[in-house]
Amino acid sequence: MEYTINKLAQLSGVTARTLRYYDQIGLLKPARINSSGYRIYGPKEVDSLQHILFYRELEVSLEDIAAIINEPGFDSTAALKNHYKKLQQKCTRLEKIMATVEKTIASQERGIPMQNNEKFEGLKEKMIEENEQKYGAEIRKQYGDHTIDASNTKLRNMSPEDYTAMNKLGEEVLSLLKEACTDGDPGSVKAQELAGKHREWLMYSWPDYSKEAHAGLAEMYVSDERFKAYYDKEVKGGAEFLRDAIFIYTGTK
Amino acid sequence: MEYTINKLAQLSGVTARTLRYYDQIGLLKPARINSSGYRIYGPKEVDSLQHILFYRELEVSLEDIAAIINEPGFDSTAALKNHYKKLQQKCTRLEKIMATVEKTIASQERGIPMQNNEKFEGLKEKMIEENEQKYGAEIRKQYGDHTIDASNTKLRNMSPEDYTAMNKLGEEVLSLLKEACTDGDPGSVKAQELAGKHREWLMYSWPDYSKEAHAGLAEMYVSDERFKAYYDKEVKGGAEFLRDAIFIYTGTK
DNA sequence: TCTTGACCTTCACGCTGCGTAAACGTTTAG
DNA sequence: CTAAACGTTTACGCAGCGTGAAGGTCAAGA
Repeated sequence: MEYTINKLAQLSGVTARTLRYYDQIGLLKPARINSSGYRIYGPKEVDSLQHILFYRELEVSLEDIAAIINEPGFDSTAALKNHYKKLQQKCTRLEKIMATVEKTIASQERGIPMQNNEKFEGLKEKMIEENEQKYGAEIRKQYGDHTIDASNTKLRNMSPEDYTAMNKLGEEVLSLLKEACTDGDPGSVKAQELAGKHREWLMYSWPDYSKEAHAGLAEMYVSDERFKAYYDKEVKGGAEFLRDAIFIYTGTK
Repeated sequence: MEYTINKLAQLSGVTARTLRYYDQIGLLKPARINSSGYRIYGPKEVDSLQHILFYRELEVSLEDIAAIINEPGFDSTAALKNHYKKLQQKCTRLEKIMATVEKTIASQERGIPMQNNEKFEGLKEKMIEENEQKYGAEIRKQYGDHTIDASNTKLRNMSPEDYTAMNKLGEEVLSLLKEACTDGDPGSVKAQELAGKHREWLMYSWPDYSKEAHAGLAEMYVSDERFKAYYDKEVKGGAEFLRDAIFIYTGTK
């Protein structure tokens, strides 16, 4: 099945302008351009657009979406399962807001008093969830994936080739850390290469990557004793150095 | 209870910048400014902010929110009941998307084939809901409110003063229509005054106003036989004229 | 064959809802 | 008395498109 831009727009519910924009920023390129310059989309692009829209539904920025789905180790099934969870959370949040609306109605109709902080229950959760839960629980989960039961993860949904590639990357990260750390400058070319490799390494087990989560994990490399010990035993001050390099890499304050 | 800007920000979960912006565009002015120029918010503003955030949750533009809550006939309880419904719809939509995610997982894991249009179920509904349901079912409901059981509506949640004021406005609309229609120019000053009055009249029974819904209703004034008959019997071509005037008023193509 | 209308293209400017930084005054706690 | 925390205005920046304008392409009917 091949689609011109408006056909795909109609199928998916977005506008043609949106598809052109996605092409422009490199998020979704058409399968080919025909002799008159028309964009032609194939089945692969349809599936890709579906994934994009799922991420967009979860308010992931287009830049991050591009980074996620273009990464070589991208596991679409794992991502879908993650979507499901996130959508459930969104639903729960909406239900909380609905409860707040109901309470507010009751307070207006029957004069039941309402505390000021009750008035924003559910509405506030966005901030809280985005920070604490996204960079708390999730990273803690990733922590588990990477260290404690890394062997478990590999067995679950990674091909043997990917697994060896990931291990190789992990070793590269460590050796790069040793080299770069002696210079002492986390902004150096070598240190930034280190941060890049670290990101690549993460992508193998992270269903979605974001700068914020990356920086959040880096923060934990110093604050969590177990992490700190792991990187510090490789080279003195390794954890701090890696964190600072990642902060610069991700553009964190 | 009085709040400085950061206190209110913390209470409600928005940033201080957001509150300043809302002040700037006239959406939410502080109760007063103290001697050092600080913004001081009171209990009224807290409630107002809550309403604003409910509307924002439903993706209503800030401009429209301002128009809605500043309108004299604004019935906050009716609005809250409307929010509840809309939030339920949002939840339903999320559940549809979750079902689509599940289907996609199944098609990937167990090779169950999936039609291309199935892949966007739920994701598309946004457009459809915004158009058909918002300007279809809702307007149809308003139709009922205004014509068939207008007497019922008044008894439910309108004060007698408001009701008489609304009726007076309704008569003004009709007489203005007669006057303006003879000129034949829906862009004339008189015709635009007519459209403005018509909007005011609507506001009495609409929990929320938007240009799009107004234009959608105008469309129906011509396409729906019963509406057309009502306005045409007042003056020949009245329905078309009113529609065109409203289209110009709302800036519809 | 010609034309009409639907569809495609590339600029390019505009909009909303803030984030973010700069430069500066005010209040409060130690 | 001073530093930190909090407040102010001004102003530029950004994502994710909407919305023309100005023009090429294609299918169908006259």
